[in-house]
Amino acid sequence: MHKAQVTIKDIARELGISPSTVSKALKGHPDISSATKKAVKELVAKWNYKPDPIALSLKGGQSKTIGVIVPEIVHYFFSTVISGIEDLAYDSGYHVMFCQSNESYEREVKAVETLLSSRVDGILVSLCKVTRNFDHFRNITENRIPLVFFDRICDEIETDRVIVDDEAGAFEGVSHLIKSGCREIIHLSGPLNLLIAKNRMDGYVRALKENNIPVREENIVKCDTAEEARSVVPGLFDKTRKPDGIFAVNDLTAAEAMKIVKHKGYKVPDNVSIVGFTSGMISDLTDPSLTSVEQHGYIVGKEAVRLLINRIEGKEDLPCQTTIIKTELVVKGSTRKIG
Amino acid sequence: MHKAQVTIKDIARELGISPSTVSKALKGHPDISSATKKAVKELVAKWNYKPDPIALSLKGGQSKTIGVIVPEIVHYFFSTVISGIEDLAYDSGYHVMFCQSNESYEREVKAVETLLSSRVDGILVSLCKVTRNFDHFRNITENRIPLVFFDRICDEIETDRVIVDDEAGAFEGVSHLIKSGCREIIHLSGPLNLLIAKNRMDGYVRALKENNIPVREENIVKCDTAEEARSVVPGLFDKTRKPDGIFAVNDLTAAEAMKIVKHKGYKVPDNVSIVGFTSGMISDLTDPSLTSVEQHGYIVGKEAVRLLINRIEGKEDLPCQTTIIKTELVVKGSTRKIG
DNA sequence: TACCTTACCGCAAACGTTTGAAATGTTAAT
DNA sequence: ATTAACATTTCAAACGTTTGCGGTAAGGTA
Repeated sequence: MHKAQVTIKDIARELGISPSTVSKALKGHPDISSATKKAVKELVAKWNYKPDPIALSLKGGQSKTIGVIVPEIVHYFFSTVISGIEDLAYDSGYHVMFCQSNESYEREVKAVETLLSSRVDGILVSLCKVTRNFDHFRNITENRIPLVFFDRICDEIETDRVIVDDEAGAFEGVSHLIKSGCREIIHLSGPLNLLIAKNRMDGYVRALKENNIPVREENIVKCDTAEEARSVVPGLFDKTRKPDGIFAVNDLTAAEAMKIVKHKGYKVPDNVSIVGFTSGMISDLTDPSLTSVEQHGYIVGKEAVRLLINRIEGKEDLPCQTTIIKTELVVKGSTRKIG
Repeated sequence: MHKAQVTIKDIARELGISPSTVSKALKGHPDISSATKKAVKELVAKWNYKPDPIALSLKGGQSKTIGVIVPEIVHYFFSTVISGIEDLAYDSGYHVMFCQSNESYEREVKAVETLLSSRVDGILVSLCKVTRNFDHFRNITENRIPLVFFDRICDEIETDRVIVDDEAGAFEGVSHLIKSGCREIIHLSGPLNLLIAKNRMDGYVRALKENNIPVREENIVKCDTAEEARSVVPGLFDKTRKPDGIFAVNDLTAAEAMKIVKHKGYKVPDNVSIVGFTSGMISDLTDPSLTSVEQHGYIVGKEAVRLLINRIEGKEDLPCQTTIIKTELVVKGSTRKIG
């Protein structure tokens, strides 16, 4: 093997035929005699010829690559989504190119540029927390590149979307707290410019209302990281009204809150019950293990890819659609048994 | 914008010049008059022309893409490595294509095929646990594609490598346990066909020996997942000889072991001290937080990319080199204070 | 006038592949 | 013998870009 890659020309030269004959033979074109086809296929197998995807792309105008922008790969939810994306994309003959925005608006913009200049056939995005201007995404749609948002979606741009049923999931989680006896439930919330954060809060509020529990402003606290929990949670237990339940916008925050609560001397779940959101690896690490709302990230990823590829290969212009993935409450040790 | 992408031809047609002139103008070729250069650059800016990377690749024979194969993205260590890979790769003008082997040999082989047929310029690999045949990697080097192993390396193939100083890290972790008073230390080990597992065990053994503590066969147990911990760890405390320390091959196993130990009624760190390996997010979630050996995954990723790109762009054929990243013991709450 | 510079620009080939059209060769029907 | 019909193969253009070389016009020199 002195040469990097075998090309169709090498095959042609060896067989004393033209490159186009080789190409057609490989495609089973009816013009080509079966003798020639056989000879070509044998040599192709022997020399392990593989068509150059770059030349294919140049010709076909498609890169067979999809771009993905996620906030941070280290988060369990996003890594499961990525697994789903990967699996279906590769099975469908597409490659995947990842970019992390690292929760930074500038990096998100740069990621869009990178992906666009890579000529990806479509883009999958989950917004970063601080994004409030969406021009970089309009840039994508103006270039007629299909775009699908998942989880942290943008409702200012008309695209396909895949979301988790955050409102229902939150409702179910908080309802479970209520059924188990909690009456003073704290909600550790995300930034409300993110729809997922708003929807989870809405589910929290609805669960309280449907159970005739007053919704108190001071029980809804912006707190969606472990660091924030360390500065915010201790204060919540210094008032006269003692919380007996916590519903956190994600597992990491819930886990940190649990540690703080325990160190304050409360028993989990007996004095304070806790429900998180995501139900990943983290929920088994806490002690007790964390009751949490499973988001089915793998399915989210697969569905997002399915929509995107449909759009990429779609002949007709369907109206944009939004797929809602059902959540599932996974009850573990951080909430009391319901008698 | 009726057209998907502006090409150099569009620019040329609009300006009434030839495509080659446009190309040269953009490259600052001395043949081109400054007036033409100016006109071209203005229109390029106005129309937001970006050269097509696919055409560039066809011409230049390079895809400016590197492939990465990791066992599982969900593991904190690997996601930090990927962050490092991404950051440096993009800064160096390379794209990144990920494949997960999911700890499956077949998927690892398939990932290599995928990457090779994508004509990546180089490949970064961390082996999956069960791989014992390395022919698919030989395939890479035979095609003259640079290959760099990181963390879970393969010593049967001559390549650049980036490893963590597992032996020294383990030595330091176990020494810390000993200094804090532990004498009966369990090692929860990985599969010994992985060098990292063997090296960590070697560090454990050396620490015991240098402190004149007998090394007992029965104290070294294959156990590197949470599931395995649940079936293995309880048995370790049913003997007459009670362990007072645990050194686990990774944080996940350490965290699960901690839960089990606590539920058996032991205090951590007072009765049993625990040291993990990786020191990621997990180490802050356990209660108490987990003393662990930091692996600096981000640096591992950057270094691996640096070596790979050097090799891709390298004029001369340097001998293969192995970079060793120093570990760092991060002392938290699962071990007793020393002194 | 004849020749040479200089400055600028376009042509064409190349990268690997596909594909409709054209060319070649063969056979059979007129 | 001419031609139609067919089978098989090759040609050439195209995708977007780069680049060595050739070309042209303007001006300068002898």
